[in-house]
Amino acid sequence: MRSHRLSRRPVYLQLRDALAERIAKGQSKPGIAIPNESDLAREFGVSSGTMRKALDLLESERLVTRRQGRGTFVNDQTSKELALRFDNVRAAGGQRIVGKISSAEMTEGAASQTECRHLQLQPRDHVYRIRHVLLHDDQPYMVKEASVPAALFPGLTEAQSASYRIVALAQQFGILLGKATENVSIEMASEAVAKTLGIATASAILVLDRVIYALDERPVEWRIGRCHPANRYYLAETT
Amino acid sequence: MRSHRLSRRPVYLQLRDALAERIAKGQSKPGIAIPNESDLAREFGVSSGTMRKALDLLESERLVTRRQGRGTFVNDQTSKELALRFDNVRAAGGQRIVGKISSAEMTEGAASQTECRHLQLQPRDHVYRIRHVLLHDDQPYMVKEASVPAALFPGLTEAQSASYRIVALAQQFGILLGKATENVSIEMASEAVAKTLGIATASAILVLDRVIYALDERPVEWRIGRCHPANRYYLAETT
DNA sequence: AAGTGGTCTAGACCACTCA
DNA sequence: GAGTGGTCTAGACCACTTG
Repeated sequence: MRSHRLSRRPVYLQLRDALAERIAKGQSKPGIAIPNESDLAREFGVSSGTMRKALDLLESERLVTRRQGRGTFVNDQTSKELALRFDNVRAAGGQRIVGKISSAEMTEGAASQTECRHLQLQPRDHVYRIRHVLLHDDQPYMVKEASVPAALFPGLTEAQSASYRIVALAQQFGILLGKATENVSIEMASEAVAKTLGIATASAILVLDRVIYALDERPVEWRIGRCHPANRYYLAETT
Repeated sequence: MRSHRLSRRPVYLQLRDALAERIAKGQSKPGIAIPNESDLAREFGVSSGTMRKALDLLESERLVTRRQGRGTFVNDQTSKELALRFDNVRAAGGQRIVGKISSAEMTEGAASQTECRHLQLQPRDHVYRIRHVLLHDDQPYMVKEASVPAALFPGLTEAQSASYRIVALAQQFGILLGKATENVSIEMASEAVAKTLGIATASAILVLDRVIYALDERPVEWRIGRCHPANRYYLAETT
């Protein structure tokens, strides 16, 4: 069984894929323990050392959490800890800013040239676009325009997008999120943005241009956030 | 032997420490291969699996590179690839900016309050301060003020600091660098900074406030870079 | 062909959690 | 005390690089 060396992909990577697929498909549910190492090893016909290597990989990818004496649990990607992982703007005190959505609108359309570039799409592919204004302490602090490939979120509805949180949507649609790259630059606020943020036109604002990728490297979301920088900063970690 | 379970620290971590110390002390030199897995395992009296775990750790910490069929080599931390790892400002085209030093001055003194906070020092501890202007395409692009704990760089000379590169100094003084955190914010250029960068006073500039830590979590360098943002952006990666 | 790291096995024992 | 993950062993065999 198990492809008898026909595929050269190491067994522990195949095991990772199989377990990741269970999680993506919702067969293993957030917060619930999966079978222990030796049971899984027996189920897949491998040694426990190999299964452990696969589970370690899953943990490094934030899909599961292992706790000695307890078990291995599927992570809830919408938990505070994991959901805010891509939001790196901090208030002056250092605490993360959690923006509340004050308005949202969704449209669908063919991908623009920049969307094709950022999301690795063809011009004929469709995207959903969500535009948001985020509040912090009841003040508008970010104007956000996000695009996602329509193919990844089939049947995404206006209702879902109104409370748009990419981590929640990804979990719902069985997409496992990996890393993100973010370009931080300075821009002069356009009239429209300045008005929304309640600042003077041509004020310097922070522009956060981000692409989130799935674990399999497919781009999942491109968003540009325009953010009034007063008492705020972007926190990056280089490892 | 080897502390007979008196210490609870797992063996593979102790092995990592021992090998890391050899590298820090210069007993294992950059570019040179270290003994193979089974020789090392024999030398330390452990199984090869345990030694492999230690070597994998060293590789994840960027201290060595392993290549199948070749061997395990100590990394040169001043190589282009590793040295620029903490420099995240990019030109509009996406390429890394390598700044040339146009002027440098070094002073020594007791740590200020902010230096104590960033570098986890006591008020009586000393720091070396290096002030730089960096050029890109022969234009001044960053004013940089760096502070390092004097205790980590005993006898640092003016001559060494003139070509200040933290990765080179760290390797020279046996300090293994780990991660860095960087705060990116917007500031209005002071008169002095504006003059140096050749821009108008009160122009919006990027402020890059960064602390680099050693692998053992000790802060090694705090620096503030003030950078004219025209055609430049900060690139962050979130994993 | 010899030598290296990479994968995999089939266990043993330890440390931790919880009923 | 039963069950979990964490550490460790002593190998075997595979894949890759180099003389």
